[in-house]
Amino acid sequence: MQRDKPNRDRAQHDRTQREKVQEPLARSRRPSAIEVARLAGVSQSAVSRAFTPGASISPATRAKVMSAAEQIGYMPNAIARSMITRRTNIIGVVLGNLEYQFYQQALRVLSLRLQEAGRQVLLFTVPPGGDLDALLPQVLQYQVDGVIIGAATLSSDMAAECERRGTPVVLFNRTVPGVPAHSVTSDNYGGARLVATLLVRAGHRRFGFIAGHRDTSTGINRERGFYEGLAALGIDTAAQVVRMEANYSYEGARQAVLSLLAEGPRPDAIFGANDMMAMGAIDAAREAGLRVPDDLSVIGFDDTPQSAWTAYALTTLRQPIEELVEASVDLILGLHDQPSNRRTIVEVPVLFVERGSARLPRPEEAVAITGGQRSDTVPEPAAKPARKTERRRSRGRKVA
Amino acid sequence: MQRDKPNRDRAQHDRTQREKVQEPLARSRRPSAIEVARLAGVSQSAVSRAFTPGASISPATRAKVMSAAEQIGYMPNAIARSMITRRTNIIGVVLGNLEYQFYQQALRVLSLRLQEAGRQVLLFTVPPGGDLDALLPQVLQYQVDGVIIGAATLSSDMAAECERRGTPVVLFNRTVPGVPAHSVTSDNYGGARLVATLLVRAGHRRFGFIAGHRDTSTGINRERGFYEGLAALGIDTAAQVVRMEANYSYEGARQAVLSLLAEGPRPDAIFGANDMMAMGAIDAAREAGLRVPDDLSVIGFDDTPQSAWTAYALTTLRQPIEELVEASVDLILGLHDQPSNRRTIVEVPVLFVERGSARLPRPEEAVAITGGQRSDTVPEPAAKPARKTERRRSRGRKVA
DNA sequence: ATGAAAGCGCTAACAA
DNA sequence: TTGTTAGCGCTTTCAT
Repeated sequence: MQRDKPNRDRAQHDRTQREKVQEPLARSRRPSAIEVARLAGVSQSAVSRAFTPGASISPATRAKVMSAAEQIGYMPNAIARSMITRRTNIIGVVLGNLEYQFYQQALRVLSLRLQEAGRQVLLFTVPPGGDLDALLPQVLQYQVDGVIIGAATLSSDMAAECERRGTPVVLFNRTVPGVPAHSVTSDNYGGARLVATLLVRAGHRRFGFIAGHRDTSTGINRERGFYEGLAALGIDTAAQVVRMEANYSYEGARQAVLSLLAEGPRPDAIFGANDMMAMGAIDAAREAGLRVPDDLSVIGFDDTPQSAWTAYALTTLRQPIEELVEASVDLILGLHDQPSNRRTIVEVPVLFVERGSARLPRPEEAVAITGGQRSDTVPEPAAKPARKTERRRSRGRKVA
Repeated sequence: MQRDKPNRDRAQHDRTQREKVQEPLARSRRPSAIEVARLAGVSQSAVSRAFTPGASISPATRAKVMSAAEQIGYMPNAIARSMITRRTNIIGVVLGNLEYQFYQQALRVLSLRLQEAGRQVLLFTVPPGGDLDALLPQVLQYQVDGVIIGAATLSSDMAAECERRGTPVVLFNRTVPGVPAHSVTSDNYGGARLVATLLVRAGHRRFGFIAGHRDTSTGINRERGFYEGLAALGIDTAAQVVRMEANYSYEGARQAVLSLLAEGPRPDAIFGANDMMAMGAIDAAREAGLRVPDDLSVIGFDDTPQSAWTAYALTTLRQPIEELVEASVDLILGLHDQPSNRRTIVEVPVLFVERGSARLPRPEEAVAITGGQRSDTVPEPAAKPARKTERRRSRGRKVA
């Protein structure tokens, strides 16, 4: 392309190359406001005003502009606009774990809600084994108006960097102590503790707990809640609880429970730190010839769509995705009434969903245990065939 | 804000509002290249060059710039850069149906691959009952370098509009006749036809087919493939096939099959247009007291993670998500070797995954049916406990 | 190898 | 209400 050849040769050359080389996606110029202005016989700022909702412009002028715009297919350039308004209307969403149902659902709702609020989602995925801190500069380069992070731990350095640049950060479904960022979680501790209480009251005495990772705040709190709930009712957790770890996966949990059942004296209840692991536990139990819940109670956490399927009818704690998302969006858009320099922590209660996979105390008794809070007004997600007799909310709180 | 008040009042008013009203997220100015230049004692263009890989700049200058940049936390503004380079490196990804496993997985892989290619994903979700054509102008305003569409039907008007603006479009997992856009699908027709062949050869004579929507190219081709495959082997599809429709949902399929089994003479095989519906069929069959596959064979389409779970062990056709995504990304980045003004259609073969939910012909016979193509070299997805004895590829083709 | 200058397409402040 | 003007932060000629 550098050489100066006769014109005919050059043309020939270009046409040949075009077939193979990756080129800057040859684009026919997009019309600009100036061209519209010329065609409509107005100034370029008039064009800008025509496309700005509250702007001071006469209907006549706006009409002229709009018709000219339509004629040549003009559409304002959101990128150029953002340069001067200093808002891109883009929210960065950073997720790892996109293979987990919970985050997939969360992303779906997040995208919907942010779009409703007139914002766009710039999606980043932390690759397996990848580093969040390495990704964040990329998202900042795109001048996002805020970042919602639902991925592995954020270093406080990186959070401080965002802070300094004035980009608000919301941690979704996790808390990181000492990091200057807002945070939205569900009441993992309270929910898990409720499970412990209900299981003990129903007469279970030997427990299995399937942990995910040790290093997620979510997992840690569920584990603490469960163990502390058991201990509070006199269970010797060292002797009566077997801890397994399964990386939040169905297959890991299935294998773990399979060997647990093959070995020692079997537990009469298993609590999985998420639904996928609980379902793995159910399948393992059945493969081992046990009936659920007659021989073994199984409870999960999340309430993914599959847990309602009749093959499992999983009793579980529902993470209120809609509420988590709503809180996150409000926070990131600055719609909260906290002074913006304060760190806000929102904790949303979870909902106990009783289906068929666990023996539980009689309803009256259970209600007494949980303080009598019932919430039958909470709407059910669409498809939910399994019987479901009772729901209770964990306490859930909202801290400033 | 329109009224002209004395200055003091205005100021007062503004300060009060700031606490409650959504405001432009007060941001401490982000450092610009000019500031770096001043600090480093070089010109602003030098700063630009320092951050441009192949640029002509001395190591000494670059070092000075870098250290100054680090000092004040400078990071190039990708938005501003894109104004002049005319590439945002952003790919718009438009999806509906984000409640379906298949699209969730697809999005996960898409995001990963595009990031690897140095691109960002701007995600758009078509809201339930929403309109794709209404969404597309939004994505174009952000000057995306290309759009990958895995949502409802695209009007040819809208596609032409993209074409005119020089924004390449790839239809993901769908084809729309007469629309000037690239398209990537799996061999839905061939896969479904293979299912029909195998079921008939194994002796099944009464069939159920669970369709999703009537208006997706994917669904249409699966239905055509299945019916034509049956007809080709002498099945009277009018008399021996019951068609149900379940909107691709577990619960819809479960209900449909439940009433099917309650009513007439029962089928001996059911083919679901996706896995979720097939799993709904399995649960319905079991609720009705039937054994799968002894009393009823069930086959699905997609190979979602759940189909490997032992409770279902679903025999199904795997959509090769990785390949679909790879083809889409290549196309959208212009890495294909077709002339860019030609419409490219890629069709990827699907893989028959035999688990335990269907009675099938003996392997030798089956191989004969499918032309003997085996592909045991194809890697398995991570967790796949269920037995699985045989795999065959649909024919799959690649058309220019 | 470097700096000066000209914009990319737009909004916002200012005059008229 | 309208047009004129000055940038937003950057890349890219064009001189030097």
